[in-house]
Amino acid sequence: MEIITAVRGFKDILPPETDKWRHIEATAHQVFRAFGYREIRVPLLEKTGLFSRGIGESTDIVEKEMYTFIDRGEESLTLRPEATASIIRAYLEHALHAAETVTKLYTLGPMFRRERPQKGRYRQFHQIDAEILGPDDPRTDAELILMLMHFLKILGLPNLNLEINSLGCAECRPAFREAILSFLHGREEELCGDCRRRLGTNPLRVFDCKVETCANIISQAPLLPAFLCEGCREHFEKVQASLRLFDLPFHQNPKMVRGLDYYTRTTFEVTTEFLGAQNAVVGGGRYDHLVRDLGGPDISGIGFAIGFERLVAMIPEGDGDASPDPILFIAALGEMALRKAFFLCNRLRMKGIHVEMDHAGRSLKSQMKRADKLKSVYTLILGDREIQENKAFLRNMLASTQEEIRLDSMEETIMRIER
RNA sequence: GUGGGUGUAGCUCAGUUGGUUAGAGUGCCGGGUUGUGGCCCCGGAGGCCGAGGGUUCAAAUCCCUUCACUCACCCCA
Repeated sequence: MEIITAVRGFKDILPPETDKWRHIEATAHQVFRAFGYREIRVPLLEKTGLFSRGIGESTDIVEKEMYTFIDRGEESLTLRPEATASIIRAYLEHALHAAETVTKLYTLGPMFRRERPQKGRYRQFHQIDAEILGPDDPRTDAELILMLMHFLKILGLPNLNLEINSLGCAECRPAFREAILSFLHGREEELCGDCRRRLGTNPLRVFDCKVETCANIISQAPLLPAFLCEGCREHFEKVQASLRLFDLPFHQNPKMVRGLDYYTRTTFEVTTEFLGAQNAVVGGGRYDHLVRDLGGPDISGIGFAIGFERLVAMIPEGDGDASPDPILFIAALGEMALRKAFFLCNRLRMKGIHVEMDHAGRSLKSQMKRADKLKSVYTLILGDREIQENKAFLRNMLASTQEEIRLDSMEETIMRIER
């Protein structure tokens, strides 16, 4: 019979990989809490409308990459492709905005997009997501970015680039959009097929094109900063000024546009050369009207999403939780010894000590081999013979020495050794 | 959705111009010591050569289909 395999694009995360995951999660909890964020856990499944309204009808995510299905022939539901929309939904549904003027939330967990899998990108992937809802002053932006970079630094990630930009607001962005359109007008023939399509959907994304001719053309185009209104320019300046207070290198990248419709003003991205084509580790930005667009008051927000798998891929091997090597392995010889060993082994475990044994009644040699393989610090050698005499041998596996110990005080001896 | 690459033992991979019972390393199990690990030596188990079809006296090898994995594109964290 054939085994049933995981769904395409869905991955098992096995040990010891899970140690890394726990390490990253623990670090996130610790760092984010210090910056005053509280954890929120939102459902993986939402009404489809939440995302089409939040992310934007014409984005690729909504158009072709969502895991959407009709629930019992009634309602269209979608596995969340990102967390921000859900967080804002919960923020509004529970009227958190009425309870406080600043809400700092984070969450971590799986997201779903129905794309062709490739390196660092699966259909179920994971993100760490943080949002600040309420204030729109530039120090908020700087604080969020600062926390993000601090988090990445603590994880020890190498060669990261922080790029920031301002996309302007409803006042100034349309003018820029028009400028780009008129700049490209008449040159459609020179652009690649994708870019011609982009002209109709999101002309700003021509900046992202990797085709050389497109890149050449767009390099002559006017840039966004020149079109920022006074308010946006000032905001952006202040964000940068706040960042400069810290030892935190960043690059202003006027060509960085983002894929989601809701971003306004500050946007940022953290990239690395380590990950092939999937070079972005984090993306984020300000969304001044998303809360309003989702039916709430006109409250602004800013947030980021970290690609968990990409983080994992960059963390050095062995940089995780302490390895689960046992303190003690009990090698038992004989039926009586096996029974005694089983009892001792589990009693010590209940006291929090990691003890292993083998129940199969193998030779001492093979049990020693197993103890060695498990990297057990000590091995207790316990045969029927020793039980008669109320003793056992405690072997130090590193020093290759062993001593005789009394069996009835064995638990105390082990407890003492363990410290 | 589009294009390229790869599918042989648990894992990493050999396998000549098609030619006997398909190999290595590693891992696993056992032995070399009446009850003592690592190093070393010996033995064993483990493969429908991704699946289906075709060509041929003969297919892991050639052809077609399909599936999976993988890299890239679109897009995105």
